[in-house]
Amino acid sequence: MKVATWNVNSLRVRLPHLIEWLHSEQPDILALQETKVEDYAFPEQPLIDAGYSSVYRGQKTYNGVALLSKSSLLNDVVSEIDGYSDPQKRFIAATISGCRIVNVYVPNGSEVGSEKFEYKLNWLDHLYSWLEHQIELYPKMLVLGDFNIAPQDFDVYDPDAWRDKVLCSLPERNAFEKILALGLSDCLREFQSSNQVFTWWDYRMNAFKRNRGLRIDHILSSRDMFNGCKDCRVDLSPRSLERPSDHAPVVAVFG
DNA sequence: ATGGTCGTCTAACGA
Repeated sequence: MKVATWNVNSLRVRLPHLIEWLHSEQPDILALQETKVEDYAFPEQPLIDAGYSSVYRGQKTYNGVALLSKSSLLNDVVSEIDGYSDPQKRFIAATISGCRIVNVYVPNGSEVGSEKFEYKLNWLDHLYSWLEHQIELYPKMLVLGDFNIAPQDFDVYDPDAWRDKVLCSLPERNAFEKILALGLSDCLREFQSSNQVFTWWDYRMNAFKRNRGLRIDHILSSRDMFNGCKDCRVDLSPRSLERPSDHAPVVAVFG
């Protein structure tokens, strides 16, 4: 089973890239973030034509998440973290082939100390509490998406320049570590432990060409799943296309 | 150098 996550930064703009990538990569499951499309306008038919069924929760202009599945059914879909009503569409979970798949688009946080930063930490707190319960119900679980957190200095092209900045600050890293401590493995880190790999590069200053990136998109796996994890990598190819997303897809293969 | 580029809409805002 091949599982992937990709922040596409507008599904409308990126649909040709996505369809092309689905054809070449053939993931069984794909988690999308920043679809930026309301549910009535979600491009369900082109994805069906590409061989994928989907569930999605979107809004105008901002955010929006979706889960795509090849052949297998998406069951027990939830789009809210229990007990936390968030008007922003950043969360969708479903059970696919007996595995609980949790797709998250964690708030960016804007700037350390800002109101948006507090919202981010609060959001992560609610996610943690929900996962704590959920992992007991579903031993086979993946939590994947755009976490907007670079867990360690090694995940940043210039750690000193980013020290204590948003995406890299201690409160964010602590929140990430706390989630890992539920018994989740950071698949990309485990399989690329000696390679510095990034998943996001700012559009500005030729950051991609100069590989000035951060590793902020993650696939976290419960122990039961991780035992069967065969590989995890970043696919840089879509980031090199014309009008790319600022994020590259992360792909994990499970036995 | 405190900017820069996208996507949303067509003025700023968010990332």
